[in-house]
Amino acid sequence: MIFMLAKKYDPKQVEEKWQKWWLEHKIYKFDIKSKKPVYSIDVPPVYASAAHLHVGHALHYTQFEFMARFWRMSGREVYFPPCFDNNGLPTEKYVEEKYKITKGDMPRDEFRKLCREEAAKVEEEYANRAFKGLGHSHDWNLIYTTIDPDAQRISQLAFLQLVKQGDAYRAEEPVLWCPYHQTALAQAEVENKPRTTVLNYLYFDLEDGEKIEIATTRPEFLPACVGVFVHPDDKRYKKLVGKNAIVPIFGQKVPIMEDEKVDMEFGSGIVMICTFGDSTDIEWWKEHKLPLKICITEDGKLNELGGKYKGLDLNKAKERIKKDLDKEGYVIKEENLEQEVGMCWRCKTPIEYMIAKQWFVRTLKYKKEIIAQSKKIKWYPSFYRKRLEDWTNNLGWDWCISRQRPYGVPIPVWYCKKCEEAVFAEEQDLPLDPLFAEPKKKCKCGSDDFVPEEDIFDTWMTSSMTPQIASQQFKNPEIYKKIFPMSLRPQSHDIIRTWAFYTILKSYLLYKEIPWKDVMIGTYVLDSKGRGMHKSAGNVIWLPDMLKKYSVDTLRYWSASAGVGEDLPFQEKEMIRGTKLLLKLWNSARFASLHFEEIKEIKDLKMEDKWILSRMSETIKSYKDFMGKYRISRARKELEMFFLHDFCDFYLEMVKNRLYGDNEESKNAARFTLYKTFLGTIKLWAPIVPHITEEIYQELFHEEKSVHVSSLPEAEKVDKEALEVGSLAKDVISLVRQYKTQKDLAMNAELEKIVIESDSDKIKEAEEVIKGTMKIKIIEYKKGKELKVEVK
RNA sequence: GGGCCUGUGGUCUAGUUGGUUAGGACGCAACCCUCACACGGUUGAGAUCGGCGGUUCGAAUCCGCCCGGGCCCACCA
Repeated sequence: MIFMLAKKYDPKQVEEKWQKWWLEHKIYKFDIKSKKPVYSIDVPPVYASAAHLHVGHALHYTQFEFMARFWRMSGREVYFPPCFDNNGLPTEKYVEEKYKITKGDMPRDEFRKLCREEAAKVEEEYANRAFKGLGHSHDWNLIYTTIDPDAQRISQLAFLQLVKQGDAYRAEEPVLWCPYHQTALAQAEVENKPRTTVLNYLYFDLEDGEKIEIATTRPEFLPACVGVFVHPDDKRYKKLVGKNAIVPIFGQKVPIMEDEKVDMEFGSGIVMICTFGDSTDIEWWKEHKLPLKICITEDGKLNELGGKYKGLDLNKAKERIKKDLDKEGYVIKEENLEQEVGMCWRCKTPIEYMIAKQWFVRTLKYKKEIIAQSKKIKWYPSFYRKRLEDWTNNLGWDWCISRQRPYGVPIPVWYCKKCEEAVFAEEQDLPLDPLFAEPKKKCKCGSDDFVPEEDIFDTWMTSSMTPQIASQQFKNPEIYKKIFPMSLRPQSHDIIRTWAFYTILKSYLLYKEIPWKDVMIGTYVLDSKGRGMHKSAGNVIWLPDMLKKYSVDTLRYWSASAGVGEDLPFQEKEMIRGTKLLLKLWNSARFASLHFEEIKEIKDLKMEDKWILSRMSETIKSYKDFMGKYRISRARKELEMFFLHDFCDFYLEMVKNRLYGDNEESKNAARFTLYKTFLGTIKLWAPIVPHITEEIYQELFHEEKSVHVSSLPEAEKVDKEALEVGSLAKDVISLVRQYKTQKDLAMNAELEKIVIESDSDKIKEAEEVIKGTMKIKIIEYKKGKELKVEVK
């Protein structure tokens, strides 16, 4: 029987064909009734703002898609839902930028609608281009988004439970504030970046006419100054303590106090406290019970406390105040200062501190428990667990979960106008938006006059519930029961302190359970010179550009070269290598197809048959071991070495002689081995390059509906003797090839006689295959330490 | 300042329970259009495994110090 494969491989046509076919035939459908053990993936919901896909995005999502395919072919029922994160700040920012508006420019309803519409558009594009276009094996029936009613319900319900058990609370606290987004932020959303700033040395007058010298980087906070501190051991200033200082320009009298947190070495050794210029200010304000003076507005301008500087944004105000200080002789000197400044991780605006009523989830209380939970999870690579532990240990704030933003999951609570008591929504009414609903009962105080909560949840409040949302906690409890905790959380390292942290926290607080068994940290893709890819640097490699030049399988081949948790510079030559590999697969399939035949019984396998089958078994074993540890690049390497350098370079050349010869028994043994080995190879390649393998499988093999629902080959017993002889045969063939190359001969040129010098008699077992492969008539042997070939 | 990762031929890298002629790919050179493949094949050149010490019969692999790259964290105003 002869099978036909086109002479030339046409990836675009093949890829499109199978992508469509997989969807139509629901090849990747999750079957809840299946008896197989489940492998479930807590897929990272894609940000709706990531409209432009670069190769890093593609790799990130393909990296764990390999695992879905691997486990599916390893006898697991794979749960692999596609999902989108269209909730919260990223979407808002995307919409604001696209339409050049800010949240206040339109009614909340309308803005939300716009967000949802834009998100839907991006989702559509992403689904087609990324998930479907890259051949990802999702069950599309399982799709979810983080703004779905079901997601909102899970998020709100979790909140109510946390309130009930005392782990969520509302308090008026200083919070981290983004003046651009005009909302409170969590510590995890603040990034520190270095910058150079100016340290200003100023005079403060004392009541008795004396002067003191203080150093500050933020003179614009003078109106909020409520005190001055010196170190208790600082002899220079001991006499000042208890006196009052007069703030320049603004004129308020503030007490001079002592505190050990003052650094005597820094600046003048005297520091002013403003509520709030930085986080030390907050500590002092609390410890020393100082008055509160907020001098900035929510959008980062000076308020009425700023007097004549009111309405100026902080940078402008700083300039003007400095100028006036200078004019009035308060400035002593300036110094440049390197400092770290906290910025909003989304918009890079320096954060400020505001005071407002916010909702918090307790984290500080549970540090030990979180770390203990993290140890029950397997981290790949393991050292990233330490990052979570360090972060947890260093936490200084409870998790602020309320955001003063319009788009997101609402906080289901109202407040009594009379007594300010919080009244929560009923569980069965969730999800709900308190803006558009009323509490069902009266307040404890008897009043039925309420104000709805206008804030929404931090986006992580919902994202930390993805194991529940993905596995349909309430929509399909049967599934949830079966797959929670999930098998794998793939994610990148930059959100360990958010997504991983909060998910572990919530899972502990709500269920006393780990959310998943494994965490796989994704690869960070750099440009070819090892720099991060940034639009501003102009070094971004866009996915559509690459897909114009190379096939999807090629891109996937490249993606499989990434190590977990490691950086990977994008090298276009890897794409060329991938193209060549696919070509090799195609051409070897064409060769194999010429010789395929149903072989019923094999009496005698030749030495080279046993050798390649043993090498195959070795390869299967290490491939599976590596895949099981998420070491995809190593698995690929093992497979590639086997396929290219044993199977193609040697085995195929070794058996040509037999396949084209007349010895039927020998021919059948070769056909049998070829069939078995090639089928196994195609299957092992299937998770990595699913399109070309499907095409070859469907053309040449007919065991299952699709190669992707077939089973990976099993490793068999390895014939050590065959491995040794095979390796020797390879070496001799290489030496003969070397001779022919040096003599400018073609590889199929005939040789009369060679003498092999070897320390082992085993080489004689390879005589037949060496003769056949290299067209040699006579072989003689000689004892010698080193393997040598002499041509007569 | 603290923590973590990392440094292998021109380039990207495999190899870190110590013992391999240090493996592969891209690039380079020479040869070969052989019945799957010239978008190919064969062969070759090219690495004192960042540096210096130490442990050991033996180190790319373990230890120490130094140098370089990266990431995370940190309230010095």
